[in-house]
Amino acid sequence: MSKAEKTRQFIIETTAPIFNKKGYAGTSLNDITEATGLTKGSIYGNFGNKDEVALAAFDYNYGTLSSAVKRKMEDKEHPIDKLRVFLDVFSDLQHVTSLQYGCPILNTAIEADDTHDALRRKAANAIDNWYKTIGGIINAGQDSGQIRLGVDAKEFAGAYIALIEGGVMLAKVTGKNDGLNAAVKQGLKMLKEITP
Amino acid sequence: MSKAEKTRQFIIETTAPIFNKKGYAGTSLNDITEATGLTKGSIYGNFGNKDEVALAAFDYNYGTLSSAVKRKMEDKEHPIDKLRVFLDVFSDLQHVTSLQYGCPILNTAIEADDTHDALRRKAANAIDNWYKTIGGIINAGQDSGQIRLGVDAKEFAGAYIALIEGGVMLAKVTGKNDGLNAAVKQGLKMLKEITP
DNA sequence: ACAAAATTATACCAATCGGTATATTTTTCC
DNA sequence: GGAAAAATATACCGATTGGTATAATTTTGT
Repeated sequence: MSKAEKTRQFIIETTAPIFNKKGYAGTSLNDITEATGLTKGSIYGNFGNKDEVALAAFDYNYGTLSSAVKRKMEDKEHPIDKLRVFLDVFSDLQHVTSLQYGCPILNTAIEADDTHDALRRKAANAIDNWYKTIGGIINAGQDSGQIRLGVDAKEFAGAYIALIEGGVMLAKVTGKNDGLNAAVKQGLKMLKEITP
Repeated sequence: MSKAEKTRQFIIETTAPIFNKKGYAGTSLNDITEATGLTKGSIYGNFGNKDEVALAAFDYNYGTLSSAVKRKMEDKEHPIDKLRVFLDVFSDLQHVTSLQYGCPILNTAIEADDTHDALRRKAANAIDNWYKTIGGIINAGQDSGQIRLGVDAKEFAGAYIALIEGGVMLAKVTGKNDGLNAAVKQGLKMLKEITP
């Protein structure tokens, strides 16, 4: 990795939590130079503009989150256990670094949906991947007889994701975990209902 | 209503959708003067600062939404039907004016949770009212024997709200209603489960 | 080690930010 | 109708915004 690539990576890693906390519009170039200790010249030597930094920061935040999920899933054999990993990770908000300032998918989706199409598409893509992961697990589980055949994977995924992200919102805005816990409990119930 | 009060109300009503669309940080004084056709002097004659406009705009957005819910609820007799109103209103996102740019509670919660405490508190308060409304309906339903006694009102409310708000996020970021519909369908299932 | 290339820092740009003092106009109330 | 009060417009403020041209420095490959 060249020096420039290291610097680029350093900028992404140090600004990623800032973008997740303050949002795209709320994060200034000054926030970026201050956090990195670099100057504007250096930032713009590695990125074309603020958008590029924000886009890369989202990719980093999302990447960190999805690898945390993936890692925890590797241990699991049973598809229900794999699906439960999402509940485990998100119910532990405060202790997952990439969820420190809320879920980057949720935060980006809400800020960008009507204002920043490039960011919106990235968030939509993350959601799409989430759908596919859940869909894959359910289909495999149905083949192995570990998940009921009547289950509509896409429908399950939509409700499951909505429940989790809504729960994150409740936890962040109230500062308490009651709402998120209730959502997680309902998620567990959903898992029970798809077992044969 | 004096002229000034009318102007104040006019400013709130015309900027409310802008704040809901662009967020607090994303809405500038110029956006406000441009939309209203008024000058800065006039804006600052009616509000102390940008914060006050944003706070009033949130109140207006939330007020509009909650009275739409309230109005649709008045027709209903059965507590389950009352609870279903939330699903009805939110599944009709595109045709509810106050949900045109997403749910103001969700949008404000996500933007403000780590950055703007006054706005965050307003969103948290809206959530609290939502909890109370659901709780009231459930308790009354339990008294009249129309809702199962075993149901934990707070727990139900948390999951129900999370499901709905998560569904809104899915609809807004993907531009399609599949995810929201799946969430609504799961909400209907939740309603069935609390009937005796 | 050294020249070429790439990276980083300095210094600047116009535009916009939120906000204000003051002048002008419009309401309000007698 | 006319004076007092209130609301609105004009013109400005310093600070900050994202961005850039250029100079100084550091990496890189030979």
